[in-house]
Amino acid sequence: MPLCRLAIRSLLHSRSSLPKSSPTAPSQWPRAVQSYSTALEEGRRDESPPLPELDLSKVTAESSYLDFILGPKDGELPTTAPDARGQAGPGKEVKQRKPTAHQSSPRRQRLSKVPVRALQPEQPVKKDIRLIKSARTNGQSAPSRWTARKPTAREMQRIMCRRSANTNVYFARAHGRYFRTKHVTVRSGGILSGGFSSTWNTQFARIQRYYDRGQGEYMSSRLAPMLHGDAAKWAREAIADPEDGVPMMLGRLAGFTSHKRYYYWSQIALWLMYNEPEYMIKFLQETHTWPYPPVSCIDDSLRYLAMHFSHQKDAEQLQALSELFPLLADREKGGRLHIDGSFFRLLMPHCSHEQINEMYRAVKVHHVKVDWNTYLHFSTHFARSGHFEQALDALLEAKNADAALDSYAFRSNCATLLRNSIRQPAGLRVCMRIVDNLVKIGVTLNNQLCNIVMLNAVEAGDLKTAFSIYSSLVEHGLEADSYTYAILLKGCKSSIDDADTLNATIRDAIQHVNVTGQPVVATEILHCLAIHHKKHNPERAYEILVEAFGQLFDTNPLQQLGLLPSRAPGPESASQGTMPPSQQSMAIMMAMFLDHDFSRSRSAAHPYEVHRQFRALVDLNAEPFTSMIETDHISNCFLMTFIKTKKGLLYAAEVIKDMQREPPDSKAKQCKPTQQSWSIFLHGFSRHGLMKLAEQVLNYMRNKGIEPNEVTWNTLATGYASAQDMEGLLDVLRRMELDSVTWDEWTMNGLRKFQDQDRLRQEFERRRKVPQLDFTSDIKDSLGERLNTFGDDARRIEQRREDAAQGAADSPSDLAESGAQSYTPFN
DNA sequence: TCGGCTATGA
Repeated sequence: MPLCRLAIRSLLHSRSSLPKSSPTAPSQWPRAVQSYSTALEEGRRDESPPLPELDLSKVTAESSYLDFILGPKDGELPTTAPDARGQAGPGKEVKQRKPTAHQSSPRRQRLSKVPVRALQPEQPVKKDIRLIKSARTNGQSAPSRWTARKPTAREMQRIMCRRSANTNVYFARAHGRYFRTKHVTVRSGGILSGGFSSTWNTQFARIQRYYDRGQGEYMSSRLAPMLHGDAAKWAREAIADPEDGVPMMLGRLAGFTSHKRYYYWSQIALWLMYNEPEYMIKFLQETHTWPYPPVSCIDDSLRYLAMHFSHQKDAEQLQALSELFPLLADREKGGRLHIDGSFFRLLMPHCSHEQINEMYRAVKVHHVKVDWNTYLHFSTHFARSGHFEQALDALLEAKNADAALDSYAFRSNCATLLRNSIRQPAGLRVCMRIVDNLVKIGVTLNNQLCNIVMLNAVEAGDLKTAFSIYSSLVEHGLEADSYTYAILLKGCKSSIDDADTLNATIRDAIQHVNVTGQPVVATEILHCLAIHHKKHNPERAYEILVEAFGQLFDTNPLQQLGLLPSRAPGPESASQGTMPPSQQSMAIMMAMFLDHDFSRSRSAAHPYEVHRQFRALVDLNAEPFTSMIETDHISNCFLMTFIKTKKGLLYAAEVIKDMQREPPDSKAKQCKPTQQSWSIFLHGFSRHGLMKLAEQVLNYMRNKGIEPNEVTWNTLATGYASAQDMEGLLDVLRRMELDSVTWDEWTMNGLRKFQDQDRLRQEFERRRKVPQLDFTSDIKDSLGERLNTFGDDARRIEQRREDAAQGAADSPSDLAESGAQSYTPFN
């Protein structure tokens, strides 16, 4: 009984009882979405006025991002920068702040003296950054550094902060405007204040604004920081003098007391970031001495520089930044850096593995505060670059940093790690070891992770393992999904003779997933049937395939192409598939049809007619045909069919021609002939002994920027060998050597086609006596000499190429031989 | 984070 009948029968009986694949249930949503919706509900319960609605339509190029976020009614927010005149003399601020920090007066009094001030003297002092009281109040005097924590939702309402859409950034109201701050600072001891941070934050927000991506758009402008005149002057002076600039600046800074020094440090830093970011790296490096600049300023600066340089696509500076980071992270007792994930995410693509590794080491050694997501970024990098020990290490760090093991991000990382492990030598064993480690950490293997391990096993050719994972997956109550079956079916292809396994797998797939709604699984079934029956049942293979196809997919496209036998549909056609066929399944059917022996059946369309029809449908923008031209698959199928006969070479040339021109009004982009396409085309000429034309094809493909590969070369060599053209054969072998293509099994078999093996051997002997022919000698030494030795040959090759090229233009005799009158395959 | 179609031969 034909294999597909069995399978398809069971499909018919079980279809109604198939479990419907349920749409994504809310419980399966990523955690972030869940917490977001929880937050929304909390927000609703809150009595406080609702946040302004976000209306994308109101965003225009002119309107400021902040105004948009906050709504115009939220305050008389000027769209222009506040008057620089109004900016308070920052020096005064420091003076005012000082007593506040050290007073132990009651809280109320302290609050009133918070040194964030109105800028215009005529305006009443606003309560600019309202202070949050930390939950933890102890009586200790204020320590000298700031700590930060996120405010609660309620606190956020109170201080009128707004959280930006996608970053841990708050908007604090100050100076009558909203400004971006990295965090609302909560000082240890329960004292809260803007103080130093306020100045920094406000000014930093002005330069940072441009890179603040909310709603996926960059803000239209950034604002110059408003700085103390001296600071800007010094910075300018320092830059103007590359030799003594930095020592001069350092000397000036050193002359101040610590408060003032930090103040000027921050002013210079802001100026540099705005005007000379490249210089800022140097500045950070040079000022990294005890007592260190404030941690939060370093955090901000690093983040700003990373964003700036990545926006400028300045890889060099990004690398410099990555080398600066380990230095800055080492602060002894100067507080730990707190870096968010975006810093590393922006840097990593431009850094070498060593640089990334150094950053990772710095994070670990100097206890830089990072989110567990950051560890996952590192882990992903290590996994992709094949450093599995480190990848696992980073994964472990993430876990220690309280990563949720069942979160999407964590699992995704495990998946990357597992999937990439197969690219290692002995990949499957590496993969299994990683599985062991993950389980030890406490990760539970879910469906997806099992699928990946199965896929790895399949790719390693270990079907036994793949199937045993499958059965234990079922035993453990996990549900095999469409991926699982697609992977298993892919495995079946490597032992396609095993009809029992194939049959059982198809049956299982039909039973457990709705194959009529899963194009990939359906395509895999189709492909398995195609390979199996082509081998074991060649006469009826196409017929069987048509039947299977009809039960899975909509057969209209097949009819449009003229691929269906004209006989009336049988009684079984009651169970027609309705899925629009995928390009892959169409390609399978078309390849199968084209592979069919047509000499017997008169009713079937000629491959050339199918091709014509196909192109016509493409021109009509009919799917799935149109999107099929975006890859070379189907064109290559046609090519392979056409080159079988000498006459078909004309058709093949037509295919190549079609591939090189863009069809009119097509929605899809035509794929140009690839290395593979050209190789097939070349094979067409070489197999029919038309070596001159084959050489032409080689010329043409190279002119189009496609270089031959070992398949192309072997094809050419086999062609010359079959044509008993020793001269040509040796010539190809020499060109292969120049191209550093090594001989393989195909080359050897090709050479056997040359009948006069003795002569060939003699020729090899003769050439072997030339010492430079020795392949094993040091390439560096021999290459130049080899080129000299083959100078004559190289010249002959050139001559031959020219001949071939000329042949294209003015020797139609070869072309006439293939039946062409006006032979212009190339554009 | 996981899955589908194409090339050289006896």
